[in-house]
Amino acid sequence: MSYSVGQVARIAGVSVRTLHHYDEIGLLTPGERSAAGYRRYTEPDIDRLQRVLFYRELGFSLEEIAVVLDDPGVDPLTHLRRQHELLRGRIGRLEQMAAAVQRAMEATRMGVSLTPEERFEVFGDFDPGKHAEEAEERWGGTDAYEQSRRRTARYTKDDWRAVKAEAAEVLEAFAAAFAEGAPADGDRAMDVAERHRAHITRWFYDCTYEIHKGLGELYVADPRFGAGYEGVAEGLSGYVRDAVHANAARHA
Amino acid sequence: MSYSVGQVARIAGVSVRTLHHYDEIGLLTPGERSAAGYRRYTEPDIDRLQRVLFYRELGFSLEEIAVVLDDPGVDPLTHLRRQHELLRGRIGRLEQMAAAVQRAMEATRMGVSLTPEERFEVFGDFDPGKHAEEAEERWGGTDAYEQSRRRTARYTKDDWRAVKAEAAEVLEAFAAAFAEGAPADGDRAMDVAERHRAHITRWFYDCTYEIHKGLGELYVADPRFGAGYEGVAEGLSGYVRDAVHANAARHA
DNA sequence: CCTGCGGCCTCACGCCGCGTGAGGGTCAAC
DNA sequence: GTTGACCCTCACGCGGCGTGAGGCCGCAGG
Repeated sequence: MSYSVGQVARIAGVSVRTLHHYDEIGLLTPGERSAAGYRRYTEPDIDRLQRVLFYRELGFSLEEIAVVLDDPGVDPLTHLRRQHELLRGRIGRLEQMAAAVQRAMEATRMGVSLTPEERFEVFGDFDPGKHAEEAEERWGGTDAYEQSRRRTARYTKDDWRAVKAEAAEVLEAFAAAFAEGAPADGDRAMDVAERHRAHITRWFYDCTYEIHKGLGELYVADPRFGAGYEGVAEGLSGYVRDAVHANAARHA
Repeated sequence: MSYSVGQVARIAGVSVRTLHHYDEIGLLTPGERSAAGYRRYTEPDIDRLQRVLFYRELGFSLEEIAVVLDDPGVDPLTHLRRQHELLRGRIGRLEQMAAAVQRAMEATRMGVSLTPEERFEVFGDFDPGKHAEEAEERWGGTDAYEQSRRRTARYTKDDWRAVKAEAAEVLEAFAAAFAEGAPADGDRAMDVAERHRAHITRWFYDCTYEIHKGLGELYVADPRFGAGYEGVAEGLSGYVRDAVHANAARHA
């Protein structure tokens, strides 16, 4: 009623070497050895192996596995429950990813290009769609601020330099389009507006078209915000607002 | 509009070293370098990185990833579709595992102990519950035979030795119980019958209680099958059949 | 202008989880 | 007693990075 390495390997679908390795590091030591020194695995060993492989499949390191398996107070049912939870977690994560991929497919089909951040949201923030939905549902004011604060807190000086450089690029592009008489609701101005939105989304918070329009209003209404534009050319803030609105309408 | 390693690392949630590594092996070479030799990642690079991480997450080796990404005829949408399929596959697998864990929980709660094979079925045969359901639904005759043939085809000589040794143990246990007058519907005989069933399940096919009862009948009806028992003791095959039936009733 | 500091660079060694021999013993079958 | 399938113990190697060491770039502040 005990099994040789080869048999266990075949049953469990692993290599003999793997079993040797687990023996070496003390993760799974066969209960017995034959007179000739052959490893003999007993039922409890098989049981343990199953658990080892399970946790391994879910990405645990062998050391971590040793810890959870040797943790006393190990009621088998507890293990099963834990495994079930872990699986549900992983499934949830993958479903998120699938949803994100689907959104990406739709976006591609519509010809919308994503910002880097949006692309990597596939991998989730552990705090999945829930937060995103909330942020969409609510009027995003304070939430955007919160998000911006969280993100920028971790920026380095180099990041800030990049932010400024990018912002300057956008500003210049607006100024150029304005100076050359490109219409605010033309493709050129709208493209710059889109770059502007991407810039904000990239570095600060998810800037929806709604929020973007709000910002546009702010530039003409509040001199503290509009100064950057008015300082470059008179009437530029109004031009930007119009371009932003046109761009939002284009993507609606 | 290009990013430094550190920025990309932070955006994508990987280490700088990882990006260096991908550059080293040619998996992701930044589109540009600054005058000072600094890596500068462009938008397409970011795009590629996203895909790299995606496939990595799903367990592909970096070399495999290079192959799928450099495969020409690479329409982005095709990638997304492929990713979606892969995700659905993984989700399916995990759901199977979750289901198996749940069954294991029920089994444990009922006090039934599983055979090694049953335990490792968590990891699936790629051909999930479908086959198992069919096998249950149909009258298992030919199906059991098919399963047995598939399994035994891969047995080694050592396995066969183990099979014989185990069968001999069971036979001896039956003979001993019989000789010592243990009743065929008593715990002792029924336990041996259960071991017999486990033996078959372990090495040949899923032996349900129904099938097991059928086998019991076979032992008394067909001398080719009963000979093994009758050769040890006259009337043993009948004893075995009764024990098997009693054991089946016990588990019903 | 120089100094500091954060970020970048290139080696280069190390760790984990095994794969893959090499060299040799064991044991049932013929 | 020979064959062949299986087992053993070293021991080296590989993939995918982590983790310094030692040094260059470049902006800010004094």
